[in-house]
Amino acid sequence: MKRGKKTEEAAADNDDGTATGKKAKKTKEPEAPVLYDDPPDTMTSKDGREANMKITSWNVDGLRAWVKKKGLDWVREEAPDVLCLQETKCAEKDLPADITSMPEYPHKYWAVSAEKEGYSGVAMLCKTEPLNVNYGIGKEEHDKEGRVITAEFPSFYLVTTYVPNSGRGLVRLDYRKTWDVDFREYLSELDQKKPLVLCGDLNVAHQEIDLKNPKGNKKNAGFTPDEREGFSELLAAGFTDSFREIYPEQAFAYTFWTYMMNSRSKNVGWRLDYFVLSTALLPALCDSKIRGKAMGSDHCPITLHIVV
Amino acid sequence: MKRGKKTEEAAADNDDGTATGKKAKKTKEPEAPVLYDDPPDTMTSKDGREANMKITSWNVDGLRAWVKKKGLDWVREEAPDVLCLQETKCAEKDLPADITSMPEYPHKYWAVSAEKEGYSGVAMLCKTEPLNVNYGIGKEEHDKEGRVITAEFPSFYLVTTYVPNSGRGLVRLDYRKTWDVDFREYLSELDQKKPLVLCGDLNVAHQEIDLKNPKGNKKNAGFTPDEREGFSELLAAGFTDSFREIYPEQAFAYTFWTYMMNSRSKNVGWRLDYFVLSTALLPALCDSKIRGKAMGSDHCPITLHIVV
DNA sequence: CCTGGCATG
DNA sequence: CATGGCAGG
Repeated sequence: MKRGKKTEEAAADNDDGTATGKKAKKTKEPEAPVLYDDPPDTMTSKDGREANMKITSWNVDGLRAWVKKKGLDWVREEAPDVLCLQETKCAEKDLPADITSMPEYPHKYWAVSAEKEGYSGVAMLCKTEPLNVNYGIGKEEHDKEGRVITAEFPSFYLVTTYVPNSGRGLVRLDYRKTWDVDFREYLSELDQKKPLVLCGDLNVAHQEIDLKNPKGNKKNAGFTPDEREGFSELLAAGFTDSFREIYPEQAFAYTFWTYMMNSRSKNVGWRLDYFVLSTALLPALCDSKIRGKAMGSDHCPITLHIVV
Repeated sequence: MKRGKKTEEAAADNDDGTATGKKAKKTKEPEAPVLYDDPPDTMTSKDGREANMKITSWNVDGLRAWVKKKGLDWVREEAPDVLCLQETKCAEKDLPADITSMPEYPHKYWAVSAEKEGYSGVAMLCKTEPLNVNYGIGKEEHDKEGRVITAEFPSFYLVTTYVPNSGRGLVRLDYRKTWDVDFREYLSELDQKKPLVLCGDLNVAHQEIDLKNPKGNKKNAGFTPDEREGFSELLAAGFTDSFREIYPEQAFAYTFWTYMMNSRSKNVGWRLDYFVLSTALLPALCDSKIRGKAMGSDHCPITLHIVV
């Protein structure tokens, strides 16, 4: 046997890797899963100002299926000022009327993959019209897959992204590394003009605390040293992981669970979705939430409260 | 406009072609659909012998989906001695345990497409073991798609087939014509040894009475002059369409309805599934039934009662 | 284990 | 408008 089948699956599916362990016991005890309960929203900043902007980000894993699964009902409950979606996998002409006609969000922006139909794609829906909106990061090689929308608001930029997955067997890790460099550069330049909020599926769990099974996943997409360092370098460039800022020790807080092996019910997950803030916006931060109960995708939504 | 869109759809989907008519009215009146109610089974032959063999044939359009839709429950009710299935679209290793473990049919035979996975495929399940079983018709070019199983019983051969569809735009009509010739030759040779029963999806509606909209479908797969003549020539070679033999004037009796446009609820269908008998077996024929209420596929099952 | 696309019917 | 296979995750 060249390679254990379980290992293949772990590599393939961002599995927890438990069964891969060399000294795995015959009888695996079904430990009670440690769940995470997001605490109530804090609506004021440290310096006592009231939050006046609510942003939600959700990797919907196929917008059409997500709409069918009543994702928009949850959105209407949550009622964010801006809704950012990733992995829409939908050409503009195929968008369900349920979402294109949503009166709560008169300003809607769609980025789609130019080459592959039904692949990647991000969206931004706004209650108020941004001053400017643009697509991509200004580099040909990165702007063909509908991965970035940037909206300019009076006091900040909002960037939403779906970062390229490094793939099974890390087939696309090299590309990912160039993306990480170029994307960081894009953000740094933007940040020099106005502070920014970056949100979306960054396709990396930063530290061991950010996924259930760090040990088994060091060679898997989303937890390789390269990807983790990429994120560290982003933070070093003057940005902050808002959730970790507020909850520095909170374990078991994930935003993604593979559909396989009942991972979600066992809370075998990854924190892949983030609100990353320019340092200048830290005083404006009120709360960074994980809406772990919202169903409709293999990711859950996250919500940010800020003062703008 | 080169070609009306409706025409494309009719060509594509074996539609009724009504909307294609040049003098189609603006307001299409929703005529009450003429349904067909299969009369009670006749269990004796003309010469007064009791039926002692029951054969059911069903194009299941994907065996796995059909099993999920409880097709086997219907089979257990019907309880034929032999069950013939077409379009199984399933490799032997992927067969659901529900069917492979069925104790009622200890003798099971599977023919699958050698090239394309999940394409074509026929099966035969028998309560009693045939004397011999073989696959294909003995011609390389026709035997790669899992389309024929022949079982030898003491007094007759049972052949089940899934005849090649001529395809949208009749892209495969030429191939179909060579198939028709070679398959007829195969059956004629078999017939010289022992009489035979041929059953399955012959992918042709023989006469205008055999489909709802003959006018609109003369250029569509399943009702071209070539395919119809192919069937006529088969009958001329010494075989009989058992259903038409017993019910010579019965219209609206179909075995297939496209999933599109609610065809089944409107009984806009085609008779594509047949029991064709060697002339020598005509005295043994008791009844040839269409089980139009059985759901689980875009075809319904048909059942033959004979004396063997 | 899910998505969306595709070929096929 | 269904099926199954496929790439992608």
